[in-house]
Parts: sequence; C-alpha cells; structure tokens
Amino acid sequence: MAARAGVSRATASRVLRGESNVSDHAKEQVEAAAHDLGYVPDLAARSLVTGRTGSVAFLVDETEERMFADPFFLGMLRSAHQVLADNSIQLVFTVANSPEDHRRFVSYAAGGHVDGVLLLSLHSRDELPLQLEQLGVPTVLSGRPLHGSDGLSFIDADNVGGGRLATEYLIGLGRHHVATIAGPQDMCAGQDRLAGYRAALEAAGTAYDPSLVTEDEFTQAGGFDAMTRLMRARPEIDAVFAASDLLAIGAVRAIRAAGRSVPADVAVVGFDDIADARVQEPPLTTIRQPIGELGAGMAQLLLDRMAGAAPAAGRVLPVELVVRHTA
Amino acid sequence: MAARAGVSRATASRVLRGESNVSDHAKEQVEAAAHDLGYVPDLAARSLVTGRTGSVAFLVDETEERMFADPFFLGMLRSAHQVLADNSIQLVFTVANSPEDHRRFVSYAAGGHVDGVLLLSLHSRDELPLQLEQLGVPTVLSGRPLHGSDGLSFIDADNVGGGRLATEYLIGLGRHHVATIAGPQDMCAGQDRLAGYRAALEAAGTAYDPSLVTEDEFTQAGGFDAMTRLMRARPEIDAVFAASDLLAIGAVRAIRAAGRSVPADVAVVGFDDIADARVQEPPLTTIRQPIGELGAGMAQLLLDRMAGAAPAAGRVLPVELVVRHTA
DNA sequence: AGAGTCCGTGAGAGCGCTCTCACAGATGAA
DNA sequence: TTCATCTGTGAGAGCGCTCTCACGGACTCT
Repeated sequence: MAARAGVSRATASRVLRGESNVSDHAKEQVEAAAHDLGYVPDLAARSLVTGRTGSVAFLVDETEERMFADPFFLGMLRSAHQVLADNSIQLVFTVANSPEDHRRFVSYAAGGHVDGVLLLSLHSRDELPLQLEQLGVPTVLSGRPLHGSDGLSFIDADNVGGGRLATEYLIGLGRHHVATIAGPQDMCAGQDRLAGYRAALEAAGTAYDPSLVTEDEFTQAGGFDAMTRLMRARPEIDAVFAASDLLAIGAVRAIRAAGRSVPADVAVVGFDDIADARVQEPPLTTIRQPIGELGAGMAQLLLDRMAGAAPAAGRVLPVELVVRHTA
Repeated sequence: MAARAGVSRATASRVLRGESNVSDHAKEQVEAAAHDLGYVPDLAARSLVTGRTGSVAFLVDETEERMFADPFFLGMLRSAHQVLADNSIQLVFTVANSPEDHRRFVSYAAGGHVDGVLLLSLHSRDELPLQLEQLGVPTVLSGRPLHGSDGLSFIDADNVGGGRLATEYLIGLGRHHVATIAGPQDMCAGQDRLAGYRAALEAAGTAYDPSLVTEDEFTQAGGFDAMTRLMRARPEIDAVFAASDLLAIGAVRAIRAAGRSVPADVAVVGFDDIADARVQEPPLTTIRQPIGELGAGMAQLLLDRMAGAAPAAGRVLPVELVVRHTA
C-alpha cells in the first residue's frame, strides 16, 4: 500500500490519520492508492499501539427482560448512542446482572476492548465502578452512587425534588391520605423519590406513616400488587405517589379492579413520563425526567473523561410536573 | 507476568487460553501470578495475531426514532444479544440509514473490528451485504434479500404465508370487501405480505382490486392515514389486513374516528404480534411471527458462519394466526 | 540397549500499525 | 556566505500477544 503510493509507511499512516504536515502530492498519491486497493487500516493493530479502541460499553445491570421492558433504559440507550455516533465512537451493548457477569465484564474492559463504560441501574453498594476506575477505565454512572460519590462521575435526575413535587401536588389537591409506592430501596432512584415524599409530608406538617408506604420493583405487576396491599391495609387512601410510571399504571389498574375510580376516589401521580404515560387511559399525571438529556449528558460526560477531564462530580438535571388526568 | 510465574510467555499464553497440554504445576503457577498481578490479556494484541475480535455488529438500517419505536427491532436485539452473550461474543450496536453511514460502516467492519454482521431492515437492492461478504465479513440478514438470495445468509418469517392466512381468515368470516394496508414495497416484508394477500384473493376467486390496496410506512401514524384514505375511496370496505401491528393499531383508531366499529363494521388483522397487540383495546387479531426465534436464529446462523460454515441459504420460520377481538 | 513416540516447554518470529528520531533540502536571518 | 530554523519524509523500534518449530526428557516397544 505504501509501496503502491510510492511513499514510506510512515507517510501513508500520516495521511490516513489526517495529519496536516504532509505535502499535497503525497497525500493524493496515498489516497489514490488506498482507494484502488480498497485498503482499510487494521483497527486491532492501531489499538495495540495507540491504546484506544474507539468504542465504549453500555452496561445495564438488569435482566434482559427488565432492560427491554423499561422505556427508561431504551431511551438512555437511544440518546447515548446518538451522541457517541456523532463522535465516531461505537457502542458495545452489554447486560450483566450477576456477580459472575460483573467479573467477566471487568476482565473484558480491563483487556482494553473499550475506552470507557456507561453504567446503568447500579444496585446497592456495588464495587463495579470503583474497580473499573482503578483499572483506568473511565466510567460514568446513571444515578447517584449510594456510597457517597467517591470521585465517580454520574448523571441523575432530581429524584428527591420530583418526589417532593408529586407529593406536594397531591396534598395541594386537598387529599388527606397520601400513600406512596416506593421503588427498590437498594437503588438511588428508589431511595431518593421516597425521601422526596417524606420531605413533602414534613413540610406540610403531616407525620410520616409507614403503613402508607410500600415497596415493589419498577414494573407494572409490582404496581398492581403494591396498590392492592395498600388499599387493603388502609382503605381510606385517596392519593398515591408511584415512584415510576410503570408502577403508576399498575396502580391505576388495581384501583379500578377494586371498583374505585381515578382520580375521583384515588389520585395517582407517576414518575418518568414515558411515552405510554401520555396514551394511557386515563393519561397519567407524572413527573417528567429528561431521559434524552440524561442519556446524552451521560455520554458527553464520558467523552470528556476520555479526553482527559478529571472525574467530575455528578450532574443533576431538573424534573417537572406534568398534569394530565389521574391527579 | 510470565517471569513472575517462572515460565515462558508461551506457556503463560497457553494457560490463559485454556489449552490442555500444560502441566498442572505450570498451570497453577500462572494462574496464581495472574491473580496476584491482576493481569488481564490485552485484547487488541490478541486480535492482531488471531484476526478475530470476539464481537459482532448489530446494524439497523433505520433512523434511531424508527428503531426504538418498533418492538420488532427491540425483540430482535434482545434475542440476538442473548445468544451472542451465551457464546461470549460482544454485540456492537449500530444504526446506519444513509449511504454515508453505510460507507463508514463498511470501513469499520473491513478494519476488522467485528467478526461478523447482523443486518436488519435492509431496503431495496442495497449493496451493503454483498460488499461485506466480499471483504470477508460474514453477514446474516433479517429478511430475504430482494435481489435473489445471491448466496447470502438470511432468516425470515413466512411473510407470504402470513399475508395469505390473514386474508383467508377475513374472507372466511364472510367479508366481501377485504382491503389491505401494505408496508413499504422496497422491503421484502412489505412485498411478501402483499403477495400473500393477492394469493388468498386469487385462491378465493376474487379479482385483485388496486383501489383496495394502499401503502404506508410501518408506523401507527402510517396506519391511521392509510385507513383514512381507504375508507374515503371505498366506503364499503368491511375488512382490512394491515401488514404490521403498528399499522393495524393506527387503522383501528382511524376506523373509530370515522364513527364505525371494530370488528362489527370493519374487521382488522395485523401482523407481528407485538406485546402491545395483546393489551390493545380491543385486543388485536394478528399473525404472530416468532421474534425471539428469529433473533436467536439469526445470531446462531452468524455464529455458524463465523465457525466456518458456508453461506447457507436462508431459513424461513412459520407464522400463526392469533384470533383476538378485532376480527 | 537402542530406536521410536509422546509430552511439556522455550525461543523467536511476526501480526500491522504508530511514533520517535534523524536527516536532507529549502528558507530566512545575520 | 554561514549558521539557524523549518518542513516533509524515511528508517526502525516496539506495542503485547500467538503460534510454529525444535528440543530435552520420560516412556514404550522390540
């Protein structure tokens, strides 16, 4: 290839990498030769010497089932992919939900096959992000890490603010028995949204009542079950803040299945504003979190890290109340 | 690392790759040393010599918007990913919907960063799969390629059979004006489902009537518009076969918006059996294609190709009619 | 005992790039 | 003219592995 162009391999390499200090003549020769030969540089060889691969991993710590059932993850995947593609970075899609999977992933990343990691839905005090950073693999989390931020980069929505907003709105409606269906408490989003609920109650001078609180996983079935439990325990409930739209949709079904109406008997506010929330019957009142910006911001944060930026603290994006018909 | 274990690099390499002709002693030494040092082999260096990378591309020839709005693609992504993960192969997720994107992708694949390609939603007579095969990159298509199968591997559902099944069912219901909303005719699925519709009509001795046929893209909005056109042109229509569930859902809305009822006035049959079809109001009668098997089969076909199998002809999986409430 | 076989191991050549360094020739300053 | 500077280029080392080949030692077979 270099021979065909009549230049050295060094010069050919310079042209192919777009360096500027090459004569126009040499440049043309190389480009013509590359075109004739259908020559494409070998990425593995390049990686070996540069130490970079041009790809990052998108790692979801959930089952495939959950990942694909949740519009939140899909939205993050979509927007992160877009930002990465604009920067000519490939996205390697990975799901890892067992300690064994995590170990394998660490080896993979440490082996140098990705330049960085986008980590979603981290549970509890998982060591994964710290391990990755120690191995020199820049990592950005979606959701504030539970064990203090430890110098990790993350992006998150204002979950506490959102939980508070939703609850205050329900109280403002004149409801007196405001319950909540909390998400898993081993996740930051679950904890924070519940904290927001408590904060709103306290601000309103209402005592926190554990029997108005139940916890379930972020699924429709979880919402149905949780609401059923809640109504059985405290029939006088007249409002509920569900910590995700999927939970809220399940809750609405449970309320109706119990012969009561939404929002007349029980008002419901969800969280996320997934696409389904709008077309739901009735359309869901919810807290909108900017999923597109979250994904894009996450990717951008990683890109900055890969370009050498220090592990910045996290970014927290604002949420807003979207009033539709369930509250 | 080899020094630490007191063996040669060759032996260390043998252990790390899991070769069997190594003494137990040497094996233990190497494993202990690797563990102590947190040593992980560099994948780029390995790729350079083996010529393989352990990853394949999942390429969708659609806009991001379309890709993420369509449960079919998501289902394929999910099941393909699962099979690949089981074989320790990473999936590189890519969207490419312009000639420019295609060119870039060819360079990427030719550069040797993936061992194979899963190609979805190919339009018209695109050269992409042939180019890839010529460059020595095994490629498997979802959907029969339009220009004869050219020695390409593909997997597909029985679209002709499904279109025929749907249409025969509508005719069997006693409907006399069976229309169809066809998908894009530059795609194999669009063409084949329409061909099935024609075949059923002919088998029943009914003449094919172009004014009962309209074409639109595989989206809900497309279905709404198409059905509106159809009813305006031929108000006597009493049944419609929509070439996808998204189209069918849009069609049902259009029919109701026109003040007519489903299925009493107009019966509707869709195609795909996406998750939404079941929870739709009313639940959709549709042709189920086995999305999970399609994605898994596609991945398996590619794995076989990568293991050296010849570009087998395609596999066509059967579909079935699922009767619910719209027909 | 000698020849043949097998098994585990090490030496060493590359894989295809990038990147540093040195150098020739052109240019500019003194 | 002489020396310093700059610009484009080539030579060559080396990235961290795998894989072939050759070899010593233990074993079996006649």
